[in-house]
Amino acid sequence: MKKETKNLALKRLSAYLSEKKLRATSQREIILGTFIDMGKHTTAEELYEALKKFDSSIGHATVYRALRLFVDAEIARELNFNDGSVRYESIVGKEPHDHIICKKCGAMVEFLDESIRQAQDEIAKKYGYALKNRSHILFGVCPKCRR
Amino acid sequence: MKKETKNLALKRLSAYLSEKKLRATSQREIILGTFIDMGKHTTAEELYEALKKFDSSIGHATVYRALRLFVDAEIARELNFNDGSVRYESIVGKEPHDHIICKKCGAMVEFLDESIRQAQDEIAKKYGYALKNRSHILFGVCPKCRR
DNA sequence: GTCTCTGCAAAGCATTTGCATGTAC
DNA sequence: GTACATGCAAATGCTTTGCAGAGAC
Repeated sequence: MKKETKNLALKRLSAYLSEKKLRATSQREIILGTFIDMGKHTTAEELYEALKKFDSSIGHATVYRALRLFVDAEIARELNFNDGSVRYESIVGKEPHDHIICKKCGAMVEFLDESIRQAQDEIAKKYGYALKNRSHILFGVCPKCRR
Repeated sequence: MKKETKNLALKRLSAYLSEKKLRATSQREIILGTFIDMGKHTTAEELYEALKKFDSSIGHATVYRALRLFVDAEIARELNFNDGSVRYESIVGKEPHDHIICKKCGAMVEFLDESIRQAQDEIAKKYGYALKNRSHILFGVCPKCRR
């Protein structure tokens, strides 16, 4: 299942690369594979560290450039949890969703609320905007930390 | 009306300062007054530049520290439009609201949707979180830029 | 007088950029 | 062979911090 996600992501990458006449490099494949393996909400720095473990030759800049590429290719999306660095999450084979995060311990829940999505669509329509991304993050204190 | 907002903000600041046994300094007053005057979605850097115009002695760090103070005092809130720096907005005498922003030109509309607020409350309740902040920003292409 | 606040400059991060070299096509 | 991609190191931009002196209470 993780394997399938990875294949799907790689397929999407190569489709995007050939569509845009960009080059398929081993780095891009390796970075994408590692990114998918890591699970979610990854920092460029965290991904760079993970990559170093089995291919120490991949540079800092390449990781940053690859992540931007993945966003353009609609393989990943940016998340900003206001913790100092941008995080990336794979959107391959995933339901759209939002996040609620504990301000104390960082515990996070993903949720999907259809009524919110619809309201967002209506708002965009009302103001004549073509909706591209939705950044919706709730901050609170989780049950454990409330005790 | 702007005057009243400013007075309200200053009052809230001094209440917070005495509650927390912190000191009322002229810098804090000046920074708050200028912040309110500037209107909304201000960067620390922008505020610093504005301040330099009539009091060149206020330092960088003081502006950053003051803005954090205003957030703690519930005079301002942080906004992250993913444009590289944190923005601050006064919440004194204002309805709660969210933003929809044009990815091309930056045009921005504020909106308030009660159904979204309620859905957020329900989600927080469902997962047992005590809701503290809501970060909800939509990105799209505005009517002008779509033409 | 004490303790906090300020201004300055330096430090700290995350991210981007310039450039020479490498490599996909 | 010709772009485009990469790695490196330097640069950039935002924000924080350490510290000595200034100011509030």
